[in-house]
Amino acid sequence: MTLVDEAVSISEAAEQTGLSTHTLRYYEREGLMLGGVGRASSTHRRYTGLDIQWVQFLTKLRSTAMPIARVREYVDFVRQGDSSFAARLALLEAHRVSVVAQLDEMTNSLAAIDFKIATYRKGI
Amino acid sequence: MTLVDEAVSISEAAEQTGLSTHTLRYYEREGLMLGGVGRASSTHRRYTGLDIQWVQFLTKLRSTAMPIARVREYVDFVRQGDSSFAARLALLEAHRVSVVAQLDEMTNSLAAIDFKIATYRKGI
DNA sequence: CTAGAACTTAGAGTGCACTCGAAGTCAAAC
DNA sequence: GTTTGACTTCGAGTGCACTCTAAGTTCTAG
Repeated sequence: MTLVDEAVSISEAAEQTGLSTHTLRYYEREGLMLGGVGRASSTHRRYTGLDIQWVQFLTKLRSTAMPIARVREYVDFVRQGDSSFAARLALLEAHRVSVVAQLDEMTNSLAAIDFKIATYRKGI
Repeated sequence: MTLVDEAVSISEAAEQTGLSTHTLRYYEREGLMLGGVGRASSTHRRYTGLDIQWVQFLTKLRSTAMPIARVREYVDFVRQGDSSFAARLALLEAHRVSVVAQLDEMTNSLAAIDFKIATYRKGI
């Protein structure tokens, strides 16, 4: 069993990433896959371990509210090769700032919700 | 200057809450205001301090991804009066669980982003 | 009293990220 | 070799939360 053989079908990729097959195809259509997903002796998609890893990282970007368009920018940088290291770093660092701000806002909101919960607990 | 006089126009309410006047009207239309916003000697809205406070809490619920429909449920409970304390508490506690999960996921994603940033920093 | 800004409503439009449907193709099991 | 279920593409549809438009009304400053 070679590494190539380990590439999996779209349904298995869906299972491994927690996304639907619809979403995986949508991401590919939107140009979010790094190198283009391979096809097995046919038209059917085969996701390699690297593809899966990328989708998992992409999911982390999405779960921190990076818009699809920004992800695509990042992907475009990756495709440009090593010359885009600085650009990729800058993009991720800018996003990091936004994530920290979101964490801050959410923590702040959680405190307000907890305060309200506490008042209800006292009131019962 | 009485408390009633301190009720403010929609544009001032927008400024104080960080929402647009459009959004404030939309929230009212969707039944998200606790008691119905008062009108000043006319058709024009007047937001009281309590209205503003509620909008600020509502904004915290929204910023933690509570859907509009869930906020409306909460509002309906408030309108039902004291008998709904337990229901409100349950709703907020359930939401709290989701907020903590979101914080957890986001923290997790931040770590992955930081790891990637670190690899870029090393690579330059 | 009047001009202009701010307000009103109802309904339509927008943007994002999926999500689904239809019609056809392919592959693994028997 | 045929059946059955997974796969393909492309385009349309959905859901959510705003966001805007249009046409008309009201407040406020001068």
